[in-house]
Amino acid sequence: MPEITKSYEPREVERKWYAAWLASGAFAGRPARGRQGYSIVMPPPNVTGVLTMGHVLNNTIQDILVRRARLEGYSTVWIPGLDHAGIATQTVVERELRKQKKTRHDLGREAFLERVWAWRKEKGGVILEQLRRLGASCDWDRTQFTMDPEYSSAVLGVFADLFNKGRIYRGKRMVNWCPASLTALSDEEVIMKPVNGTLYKVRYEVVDSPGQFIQVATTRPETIPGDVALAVHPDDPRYAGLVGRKVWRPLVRTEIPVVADKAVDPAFGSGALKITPAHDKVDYEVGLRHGLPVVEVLEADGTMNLLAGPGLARMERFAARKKAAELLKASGALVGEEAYQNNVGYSERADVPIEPRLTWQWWLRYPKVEEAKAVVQSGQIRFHPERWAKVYLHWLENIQDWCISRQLWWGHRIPVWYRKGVDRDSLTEADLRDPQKVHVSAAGPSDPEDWVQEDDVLDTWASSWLWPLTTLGWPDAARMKEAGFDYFYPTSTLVTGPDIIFFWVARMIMAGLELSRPGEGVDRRLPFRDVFFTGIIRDAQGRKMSKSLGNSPDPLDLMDRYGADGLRFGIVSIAPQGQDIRFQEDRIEQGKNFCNKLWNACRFRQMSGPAGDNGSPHAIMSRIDAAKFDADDHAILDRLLFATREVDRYFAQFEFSAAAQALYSFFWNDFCDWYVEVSKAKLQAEETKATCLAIQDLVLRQTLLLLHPFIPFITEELWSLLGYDGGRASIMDGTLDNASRCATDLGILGAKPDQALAATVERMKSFISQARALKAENGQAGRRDSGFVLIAPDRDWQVVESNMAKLARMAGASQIVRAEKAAGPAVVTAFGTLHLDTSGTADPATERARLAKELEAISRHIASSKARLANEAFVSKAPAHVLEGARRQMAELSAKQAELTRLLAGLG
RNA sequence: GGACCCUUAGCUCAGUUGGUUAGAGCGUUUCCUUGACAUGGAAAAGGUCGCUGGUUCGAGUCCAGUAGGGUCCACCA
Repeated sequence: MPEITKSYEPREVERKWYAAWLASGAFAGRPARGRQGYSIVMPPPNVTGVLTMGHVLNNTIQDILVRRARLEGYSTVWIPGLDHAGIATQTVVERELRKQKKTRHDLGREAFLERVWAWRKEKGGVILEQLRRLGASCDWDRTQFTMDPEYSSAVLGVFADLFNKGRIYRGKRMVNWCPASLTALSDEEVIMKPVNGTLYKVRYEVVDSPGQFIQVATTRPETIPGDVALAVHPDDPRYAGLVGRKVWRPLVRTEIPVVADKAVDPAFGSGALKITPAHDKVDYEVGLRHGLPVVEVLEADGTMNLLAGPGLARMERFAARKKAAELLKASGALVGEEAYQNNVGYSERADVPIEPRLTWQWWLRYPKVEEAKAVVQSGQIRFHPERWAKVYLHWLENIQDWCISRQLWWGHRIPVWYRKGVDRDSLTEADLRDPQKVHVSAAGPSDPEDWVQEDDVLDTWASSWLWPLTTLGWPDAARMKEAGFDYFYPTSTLVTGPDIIFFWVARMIMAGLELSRPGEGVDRRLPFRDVFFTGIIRDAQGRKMSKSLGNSPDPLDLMDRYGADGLRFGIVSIAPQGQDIRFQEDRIEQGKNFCNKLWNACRFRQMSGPAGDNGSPHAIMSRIDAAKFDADDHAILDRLLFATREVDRYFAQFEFSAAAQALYSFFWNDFCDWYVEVSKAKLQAEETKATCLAIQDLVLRQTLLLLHPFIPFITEELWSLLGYDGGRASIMDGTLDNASRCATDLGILGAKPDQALAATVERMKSFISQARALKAENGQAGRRDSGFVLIAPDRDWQVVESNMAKLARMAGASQIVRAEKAAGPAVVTAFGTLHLDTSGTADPATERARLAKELEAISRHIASSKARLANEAFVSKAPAHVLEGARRQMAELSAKQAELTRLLAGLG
């Protein structure tokens, strides 16, 4: 067996094992008869993406779930992939083109798409390579891309299916238009931002009553040339006589009517509203109700057109706003302006204000909305933390049809063909469903020369909503069989961020319910059973991490410096369920330090004695002689079972950081700080050595299994170095038993931890702690040969005596002797009064102060204890165990108080 | 306007159905290179749990209110 080095060097270990895992096919997900399946689909990162801390957290958690399930005996699969990310990717390639002073139109659709594919091949998807570095145990052979031929065919097939079901239609409506990307966006892709602007007060002169004006307020004076009316509330007495009359539009001067509409809030401003149906959603609806014309004054790219009048035409919209204000001022129509903050919708991707714009688009009436609500309400799909269910349900309650078409080239081109010569914009709903005029299918028409295909592509989310289905081969029967659809669907757990509940989670649920297994029970059609929402990672100041702020650390750099395991352990341990995470690099360092601690504890084991048969837990147990157990042996096994049970529970509750911390504290405090230290004395004695080593092996073996999901590389390396593989290749072939199974196994061996004996270890720990403190206060902290005198009753002395070697070593004492009385600095311990031999060097004043301080604390505690016990209500109402505990504590405190008083008196 | 979250040690955070003296990591102070580990060990200082009231024998924990910070949804020009 190779010797374990002094410090852990992750780099080579990580590289070696990841290659070995890939070579052995350890991550391959295969249906296995007689075993339960466990499946996760990775939220596909954008093909343009690079690894961020968010990805690290998200994918580490998925890996933890999959690796744990694997150790628990499930047949697991974790399916990775990439999202083609329509706008994001197209933007990247267009930016490259712009450097060559070209636009996509210079290339044409086909050449441009070739260009995008070339980019994808050359630079896309680096993130998947980066995830390998992190240790992600994905089944890479199953990697999917949303533009793969099979995937595309599924997407188009679903479009045709939903079209045939009447759920998809084409309609001219107000949409969120992005003047930078030149496409429609869904409501979810619009971010409302408060913007400091100006509220302009403009007066419109009444045509038949010169000198009389109606004043309106607007933030967008450049749209005045598109005004087709003014509107007032029908019950507003101020304007009662004006409804039906005409006013002069102050820019591109013409007569427009005054209409009455309940959409107007009479309490806001002057109570009159300008109506610009082409450029405002509410105005459009008012226009429809009153049969008003639509006058577009803005082009798709956000510039003014000729209808805006000679003063504004061809200007960019924000410049036009200023110009319009100047023109109004010059004509006297502008009667005031004030600073004003209002909320403006911004394009999520391009970060420019969107324009409401009337265009033809494809829409989806969401399927299975009610069922999607029901499965979450009933708990058939469980959200963790649960509160996100409320957000989800609220969105579904108010759901609007989904605009699924995008005026882009990169994406799934909508599988609709119009018969040549047919004017698509004059098609009625009935025409749309007439196969003579419109063809809809994934394969396309058999006589393509007679048809013209729709130009638009689908919203990216209209492909990724099929992810859990299509990654498992759906809808192709042969591919489903190969991918194990029957076995792995529904998938087990989805791990994602709450920011895409609407974009992705809700839509996947609806898609799964509608498409997966029509006619079967709900629980067969769900895409997943649990959804775990991670927090958002913020910087130390609490800001979101973003490229533009440059406040996001590079995960690859962190892995270089702390190891992938250190990064994984660190990030998980600071990510409590449901809260945003404030990133602090020292926590990653802590992860690295923990790995080093684990490494060195195993090194100590290796140096302490030859390896016995470590091939299986039973082999290790057969080396244990339970008859030779002392309290520490009982205690460490008891703590091991406790930690195992805690981790079991935390996993059931999706509390990964709590699980990591439980393991951290068990391993560092219970095992390293105590058991390893007491082992040093036990290993000196031949009769206890073999059992002690076997217990170490048992604990380390189980600890490695428990930790493997969090820190896979180092646990694999140590598993191999210490020979726990029993001739098998990998820790992944090991079995992680749950706590009750472990307890049973120990019981069979006659090594069931004795709780009472384990409890004496707690007393020994505090005894040692007090002894060390006593030394530190008397300037002996560094000494290994202090002398102690203990005044103890027989029962307690027996405990000390039978653990003497360990206790003396731990206390740094040459000896602890028993006496009837003693002098010198002292402390009242659970085993009696312990005096430190200072050979008269101690300062009585310091000693007196210390004892007095302790006595005061004890007395305060006694007072509150006493008050409680004197309270009749407490005595009669508190449960028995609480009462019992309080009384026992009172007795202990009183004894200690008496002893402290005695010691103080002895000092004079 | 509606919904949700947070406020506990200098910092970042745990604290599970209410129950003995509220914890961790980092930071700080003092000490220690003893044969697993200085990426380490030992000891110590440090908190009226945002505030006010209520329920209870008992509240960091439950309820009501309030202040501050944050997120999402909907938006009136």
